[in-house]
Amino acid sequence: MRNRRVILDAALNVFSQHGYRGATLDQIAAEAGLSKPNILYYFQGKEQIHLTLLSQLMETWLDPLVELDADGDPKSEILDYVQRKLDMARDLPRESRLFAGEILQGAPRIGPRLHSELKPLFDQKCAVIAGWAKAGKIADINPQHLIFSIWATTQHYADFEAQVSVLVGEDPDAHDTASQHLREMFGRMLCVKD
Amino acid sequence: MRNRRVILDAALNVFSQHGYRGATLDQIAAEAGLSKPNILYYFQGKEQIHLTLLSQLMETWLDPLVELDADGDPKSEILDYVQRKLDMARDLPRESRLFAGEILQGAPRIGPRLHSELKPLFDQKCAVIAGWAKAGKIADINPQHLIFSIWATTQHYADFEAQVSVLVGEDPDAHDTASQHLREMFGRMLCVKD
DNA sequence: AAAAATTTTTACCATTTGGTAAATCCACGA
DNA sequence: TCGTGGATTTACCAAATGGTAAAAATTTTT
Repeated sequence: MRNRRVILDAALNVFSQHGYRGATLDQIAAEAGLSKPNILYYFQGKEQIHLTLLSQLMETWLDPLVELDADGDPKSEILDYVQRKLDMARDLPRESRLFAGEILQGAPRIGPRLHSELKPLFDQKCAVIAGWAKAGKIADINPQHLIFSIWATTQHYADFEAQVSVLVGEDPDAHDTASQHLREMFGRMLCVKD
Repeated sequence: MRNRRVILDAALNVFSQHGYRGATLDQIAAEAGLSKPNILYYFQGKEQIHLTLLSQLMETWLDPLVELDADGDPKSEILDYVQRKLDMARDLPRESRLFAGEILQGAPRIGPRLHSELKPLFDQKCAVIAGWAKAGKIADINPQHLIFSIWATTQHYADFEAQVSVLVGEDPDAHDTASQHLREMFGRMLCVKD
């Protein structure tokens, strides 16, 4: 069904902008160009739409981290991961904000999936990074907090866009500037000293 | 009036947890132990309560950056700023989330104050940092994005606490670990090479 | 103690919102 | 052409929600 996708796209607009409770079915319906009951023909209810979006998002969201390859060159693997996350913040800002809003409110709907999907992947990749550190291929940093820092800095550009745009204006190559900055920062972070 | 503070504290709980639209006056009233009309005796409406919170928060929020001293030692000034922001995320997580929620939704209510209060301060401190960089006292980094990175990484621990706690568990000295990590990261970032 | 001012409660109200029932429309095969 | 099944709309509804009017209670002032 094509209308399902239309509805999900409209819902993504509305949910990412107003949050779960702030979004109304009427808004979503208007955005989708459909009537409210027609939307409820395709989805059981508001919560199911939201949950569907979050579920689909989960895969996309984890993908860049999945690609982090234990057998690749440590430093460029991490820097490439940073780049992928930053690109994603640029290309999928609505998704980023939807996710941020959910976590901000205590992950009431996606909490279980953080345990079942995110955590195992996170632990696995932390182990990979810890291995690199132990082998002396990168600096001896805390893998968990390194990943947090990558998430925080990259998603910041999508989630806090309203603030960023006030402070730096509408720079056409803001993305490249940010990319360069993060490359520099995490590059230095990973360099083995001495 | 003492009740004003009670109401604002209750509202901070509710708004930070559910967002503006997700919060109801009934919830705030229950949390404050007052009746709904009684709350509307002290505040003109829901929006005014929210706006009052954001206004008061603005000062607190900008304070750590105000303290960044152009005449101090560059590196320790910045590292101390990171520490102050991180401490604030620990001590005032509700405020951090309230602010994050507002920005996430496009700063519909605090937007003007970002221009009038945050931007001038931001520009001023960017100039200070740029001066340090030009004088060779710290590495030649982009001040704007440095500050963004500091905000993002420190506030991450408050705003995404639901995710962090899933991934690292309930570590009693998680704060110190995070502090150490950020010190390391930004310390390396600022080191003048060669 | 009486009057005045402030605070709190009771009883509402209009609107919004998520959701439903049932009628209607529309393609398409028999 | 008629029927059939999916898609869409019309007309609702009950609950929740932000807010108000006015009375009652309480405190303060005279």
